[in-house]
Amino acid sequence: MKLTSKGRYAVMALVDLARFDNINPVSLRDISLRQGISLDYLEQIFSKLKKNQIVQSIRGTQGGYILTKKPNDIKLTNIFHAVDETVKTVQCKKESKKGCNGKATKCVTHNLWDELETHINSFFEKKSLEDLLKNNKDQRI
Amino acid sequence: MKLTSKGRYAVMALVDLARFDNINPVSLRDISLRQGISLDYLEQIFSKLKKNQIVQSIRGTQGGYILTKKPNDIKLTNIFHAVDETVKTVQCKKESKKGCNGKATKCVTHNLWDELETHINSFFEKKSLEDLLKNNKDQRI
DNA sequence: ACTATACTTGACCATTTTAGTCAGGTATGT
DNA sequence: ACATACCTGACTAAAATGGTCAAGTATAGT
Repeated sequence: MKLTSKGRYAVMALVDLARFDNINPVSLRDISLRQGISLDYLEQIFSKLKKNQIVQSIRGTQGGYILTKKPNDIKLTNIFHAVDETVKTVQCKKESKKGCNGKATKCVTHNLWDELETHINSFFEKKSLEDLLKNNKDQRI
Repeated sequence: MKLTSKGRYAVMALVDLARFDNINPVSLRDISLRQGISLDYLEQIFSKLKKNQIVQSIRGTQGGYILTKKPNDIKLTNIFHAVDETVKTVQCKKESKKGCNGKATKCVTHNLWDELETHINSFFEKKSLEDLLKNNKDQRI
């Protein structure tokens, strides 16, 4: 199962972006400085966010990134999915197509991880960038 | 975040154990053969399960392991906890005690992982070995 | 046209974790 | 005594993580 700092950085960066993109696009350099995340690493992350139509890029001086949707329409599940933070667990060996570990039948945990994935996604589908913004409105980021 | 095959193996092995410990203790060798899990690896896993009072060991010929509780009283959260499959996510850098990444205030994701952990645990606290046994009663393991 | 800014891409790498293996032990029933 | 089976710790190949580094391309402002 993967849920690491790449996903955390993506969320932090997008919240930062959502707070500052009122007028102008926000550069990764600014986000890097404010959030304390390596610029080179941010570029990797935003490349994926762009491919998944979560952000849009504007090149050149005064360029940067802007959100493609309203913060309320960007759920955390979209963000995690974009940066490959899949809540996908270690699968059974798929040597035979119907069984696990070379057995004829499914193992007892075969469906368990699927249920878990559904359960976790239901958590992240409810949470949007907007929610995180509200929670931190009084705080300085 | 960690949730890997160690936890999956532990669950598979314990379900196997629960099915066969009616009269005699079950040897790891049998579990290893039935479930297709390395014996050496199983020994590591059961060492932890024993430390956490989930199983009891009986040495010598005809020895093996038995459950310390009824399958219905062994929740998956207990099992995962025993084998260090903590649903613990990547923490913020704790350089300063109150802030994240050296900032003065908490980052926006600071409480998010805690909420997630609670959410996942609620899933595993409901599931017991008994539940898994029922779901697979008709199947051959 | 030049230049600084900022996005874009791909290769590379040190460290840590994972998923085991290996080599010895110790206890006990027959 | 001896086979079985638990017990323990050291070791390791491969993968994932969390980045860095280098070399671009596009654009706004002067």
